[in-house]
Amino acid sequence: MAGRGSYAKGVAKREEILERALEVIAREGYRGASVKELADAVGLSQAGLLHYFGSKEELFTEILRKRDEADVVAYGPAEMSDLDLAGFRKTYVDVIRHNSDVPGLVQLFSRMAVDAVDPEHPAHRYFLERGGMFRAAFLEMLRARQASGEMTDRVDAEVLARIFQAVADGMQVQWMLDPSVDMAATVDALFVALTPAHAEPKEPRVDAAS
Amino acid sequence: MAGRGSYAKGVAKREEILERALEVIAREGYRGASVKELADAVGLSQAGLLHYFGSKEELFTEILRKRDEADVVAYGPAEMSDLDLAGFRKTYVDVIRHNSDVPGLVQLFSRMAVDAVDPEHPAHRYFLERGGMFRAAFLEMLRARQASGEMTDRVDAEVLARIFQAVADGMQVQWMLDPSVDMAATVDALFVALTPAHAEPKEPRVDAAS
DNA sequence: GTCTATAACGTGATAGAC
DNA sequence: GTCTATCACGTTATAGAC
Repeated sequence: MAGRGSYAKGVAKREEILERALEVIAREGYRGASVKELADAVGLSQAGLLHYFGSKEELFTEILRKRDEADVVAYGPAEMSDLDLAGFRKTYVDVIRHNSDVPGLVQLFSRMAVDAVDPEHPAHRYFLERGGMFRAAFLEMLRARQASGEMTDRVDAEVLARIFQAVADGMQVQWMLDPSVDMAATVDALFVALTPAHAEPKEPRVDAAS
Repeated sequence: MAGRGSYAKGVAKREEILERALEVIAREGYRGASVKELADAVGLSQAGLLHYFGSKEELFTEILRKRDEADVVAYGPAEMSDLDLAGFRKTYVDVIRHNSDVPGLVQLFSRMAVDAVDPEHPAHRYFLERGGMFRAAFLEMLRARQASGEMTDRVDAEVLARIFQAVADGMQVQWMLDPSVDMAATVDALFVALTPAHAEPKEPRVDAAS
């Protein structure tokens, strides 16, 4: 695992920087943050910080990766493997609800998603892969639930997965624009809206949430 | 209508600039465009362009407004007033399909939407108002269709309207990241997915579209 | 109303000392 | 590995001539 001593230490420092950056952005927000700002926040000079990451864009891409990692740790691989509809749904909505507590990260994510549209952007691959994994996780669950009749089968599961992804991303923007909007409740409502009328007849009706 | 001659002319010139800017961005794309770039494209100096719009941000906000105006002209107030589900749906999906032909505008819109999250941003109000109008148009239609049984009533119409908006915005990002994604088909599928099973039994099933 | 010229600034990146 | 110092650049905005 460890190469030369200095190598392992450098990696550890990188991780430490990313964790600290995550905290800072989550707490203090991301307002088009510059490398300098972030360097100050993590207690390094601008040059010192860029020593570990080749460029600004790569640095912020790594921050997003680290954040995903932290979310997996916090909410478990449950989201990935829980094929029970109620369990999957609850875990997923919990993750989204948690996002309300870290506006800076939501802002960073949304901003980067738009920037990374350029195929040359260092985060381009990250977003392609992340989107693919997001939809793969949903796909598995959706197929099983379509088979059991708990999810509409009027639309192919692949398309439904894209819709879930779009709602998650789109609701983040709506929430940032107007923080009184309840992202989690709206995403939760999507599960209800896609449940066939004959399934789970006890499901309460969802009313306006914002 | 016309005040002093110079005033009316100034307004006319403004409109001309915006129309030209719209063409240029639609055709040549928007890659974080600077005022200078756009000034060159519309045949003015940077200072000349900023003479008509106070600042860069106000300029781009006006471009978005002009674009909405052009869309209303092209697709009519039909979208707003057509309470027939099939008609509304077709018009709306046509607008989205048209977006595939103007990637630069989609990019500008998405970028601005994230920037405008800041309450101080000149486009903040624009996005609040536009979102409100979008949802108001859907709300009217959704309520009518819920009453007629053509749209699920398991979720409140206001929440459904937010979901439609989120899917439109979110699919734009997915499409920009991977242009092989079919935004229009996915949005269209959302209408199908939210149709109760007992309504319109002839509706064909929607398969993977990307 | 439109231009040229430039101010004033912030940025990311790099060179080089330690 | 980390710093200081600085470079080289692009940006928006503005002043002032015409």
